[in-house]
Amino acid sequence: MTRYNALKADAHWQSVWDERRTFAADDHSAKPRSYVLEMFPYPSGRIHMGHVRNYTMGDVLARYRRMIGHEVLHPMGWDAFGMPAENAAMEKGVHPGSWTRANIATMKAQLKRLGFALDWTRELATCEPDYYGHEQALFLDLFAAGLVYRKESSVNWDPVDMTVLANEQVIDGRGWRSGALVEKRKLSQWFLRITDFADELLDGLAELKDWPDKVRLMQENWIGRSQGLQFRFRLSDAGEVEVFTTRPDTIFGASFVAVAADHPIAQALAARDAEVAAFVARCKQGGTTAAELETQEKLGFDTGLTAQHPIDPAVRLPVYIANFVLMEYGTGAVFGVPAHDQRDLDFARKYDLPVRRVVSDGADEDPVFVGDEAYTGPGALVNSHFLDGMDVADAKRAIISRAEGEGWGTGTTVFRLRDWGVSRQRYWGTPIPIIHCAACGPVPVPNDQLPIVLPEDVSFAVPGNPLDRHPTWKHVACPSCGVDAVRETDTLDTFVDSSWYFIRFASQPDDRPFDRTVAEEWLPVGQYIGGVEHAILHLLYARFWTRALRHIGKLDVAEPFAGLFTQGMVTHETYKSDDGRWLSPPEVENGIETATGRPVTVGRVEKMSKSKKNTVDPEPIVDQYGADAVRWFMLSDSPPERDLPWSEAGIEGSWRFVQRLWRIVTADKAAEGDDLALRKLAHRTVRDVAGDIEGLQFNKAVARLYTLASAIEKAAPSHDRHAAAHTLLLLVAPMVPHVAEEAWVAAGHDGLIADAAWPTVDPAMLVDDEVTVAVQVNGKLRDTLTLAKGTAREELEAAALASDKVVRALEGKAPRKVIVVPDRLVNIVA
RNA sequence: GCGGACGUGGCGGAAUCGGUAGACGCUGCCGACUUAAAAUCGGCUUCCAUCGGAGUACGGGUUCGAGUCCCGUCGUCCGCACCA
Repeated sequence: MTRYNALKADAHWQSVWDERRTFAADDHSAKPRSYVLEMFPYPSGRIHMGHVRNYTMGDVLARYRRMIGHEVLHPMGWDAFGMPAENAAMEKGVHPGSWTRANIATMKAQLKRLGFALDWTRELATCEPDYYGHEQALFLDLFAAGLVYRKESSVNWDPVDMTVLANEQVIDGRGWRSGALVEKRKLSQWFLRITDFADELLDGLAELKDWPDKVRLMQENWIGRSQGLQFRFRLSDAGEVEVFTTRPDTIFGASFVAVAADHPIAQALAARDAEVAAFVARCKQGGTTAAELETQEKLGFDTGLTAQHPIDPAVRLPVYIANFVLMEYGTGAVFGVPAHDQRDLDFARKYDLPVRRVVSDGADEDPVFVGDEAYTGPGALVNSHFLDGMDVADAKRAIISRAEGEGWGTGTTVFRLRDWGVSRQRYWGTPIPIIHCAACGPVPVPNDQLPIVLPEDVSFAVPGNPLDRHPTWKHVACPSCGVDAVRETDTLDTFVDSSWYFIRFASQPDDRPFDRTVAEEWLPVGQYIGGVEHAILHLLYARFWTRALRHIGKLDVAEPFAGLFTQGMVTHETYKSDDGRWLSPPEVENGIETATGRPVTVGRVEKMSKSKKNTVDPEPIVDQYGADAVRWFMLSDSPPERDLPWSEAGIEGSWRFVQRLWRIVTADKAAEGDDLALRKLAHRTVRDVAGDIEGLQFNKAVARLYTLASAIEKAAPSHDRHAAAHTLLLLVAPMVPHVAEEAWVAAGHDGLIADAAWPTVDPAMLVDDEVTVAVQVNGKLRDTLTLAKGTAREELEAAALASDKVVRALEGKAPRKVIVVPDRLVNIVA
């Protein structure tokens, strides 16, 4: 028996699949369609284990779907714009484009070595003009439809690097690279009107049945719809202040009005009064981290202004500037009802404001509210004029209709979701196709001038945006009036690139972003697989972009991803030397640091990360064990949504199984005779593994395949054994495709196993004629009986009572009651 | 603080409907083959123990029967966060 040579077989079959274009999807196929997609990678340099796990899962599903006769679209590409390329440019002096393209070449070769069934004919990279040019066209379509606008917005500005920083690049208020104190700067930036779609994005979640509940909930909270009343208070200085509340029913319990420190009213007062200015400045101090906010004291500053109650003009509420009111949410101003809101109560107690009960818990109707715990539960309105006696919901409706009738307020829905700011003051991104003209304002670049290509001759040696500094690139004539004008030098957020790549995969004509008819044949993506870290932003933006395209009549698809699966991470033990250095796995052997011979502290199993040195590079592992062993390991043991702990022993176990498969299938010979039990097991396994793969429960499929493999090994030669070995080979083919192809040939088959059909199940083989029945006495298992399936209740009961073990357990007591579940169990209660 | 998920052997985990807990894999141990080793094959591997008993984080409950359902407690992880 020859040992299976994985490396040789890997290379051979990969080139065969390539040459035959086995996995290229046919747009004109009459077969049922399956669009299987994993989140495309950022070309950071090398493939990591997380990629391997992600793409292996999608690959098994894609290959399985092909075997059951689907036309499968399973493409791959590169999310190739982004800051790491610019960082590399600054650190190593390489051009971001060269760096990115070299990484793509490396990673593509690495992916190929894993034998993924990908349609490489549709490969795309977002950093190439033949992708981002079409993105510019789509951006202009949205612009024409009024879904793009420009407004002032503040950014984190690094005054040394002269660059805008993302929030995660600001560490303790300083730029991560320069260490300079970061300033807030107002810049005019482009926004997409995602908030116009807030309602449909929220309501659409309900239809996404094949999404994890967790992700739907996260998006729901992120969109954050609140319904309430927006209304105006008249101020004592003749001005007005507009507030939003979700509890308009409690309006008669109001005892103060509070505005944010950057609210226009506060700003106006601060401009005149140094004391106010000092307070406003104080509000802006302090961090915005969770812990800081939680412990931060509620501070208020009494402006001396008063607000007139909209219904009872005799009531005048003091107006405070308060540090807990956010300008970004609602109207930047609130009214405080201390009896029924905890934060308002804390504030009222601190500044000695009245606390008036307006909702009764049923026990207490006294207008004077005592205690330090606000009542937020249900009840009847009290001390509230015409609202008295109503429940909370009725009172809300009554007050909103009165406000609308009298013209001082309106029922409103407020969202937490903000419009999507897409401007980035960066080089390595999609240029925003707009020209700024002094006379005409912002003018879209005419479609026939697209793509607006990034200039290649840029330098990162000097700080600032290279596009802005470039001597000629931005200077152009206004397309509208012809006078000298300048290009927009901001580029698009890379989340825009990933908001439509799945559409471009489905259809990629040269002259437009996609062909509507072809794209609609494939979309939506049937199964999308990726990390949970994209649960909100990427998935929400892609949903928005798709709906926006539908809105402007470009594509009739509401939701881009019908099914979503978020896979767990690949983890590894961590190791520390006795002097506290992190050690990488190869530096450690049997708990000893090989270099020093000293013992090592084994830490917790954690996500693979460079900082903790617990990463395992897939490439040498593939070199050593072959692609199939790595793929098999990725599917084994851990449920795919949970973390997978990488282990040396585990990969060796997988390698052994690949070898064992090879032996089982190649040593198997045609023979005579039946083995009904094995035949039944094989059919059951076909059915169950199919279900497991469809449900992405690969760990269960793996366990079943081990069981079938062991049963075949133990069985005596027979016709059924021969058939079972053949079945086993087909079942493992989506998971370990290289050894499967090799064994397919060795068994004398023509063609590729990749093109073979999934085995059919004979329903007759799924029924058992014998069953094992559990026999319990008082709920405790005492015996098991093997009986014909469908044995009558009376017979079951009699057989159970006749069991020696039951008789012993009864200790002479008479059964009081006997529960019989046919074909399952008998429970004797004594 | 709010919201959510989870808690099963030495480890990863299985048990789809309330019906035989621990499938399958890893580790470990014993044995076969071998001059020897590797590879491979066979057996054992929840705990305590003599019969037998206990056991799915802990404490209660419902039920003939609970890993699974309900209530409470503890713990771990994730998301959001002064949201009006």
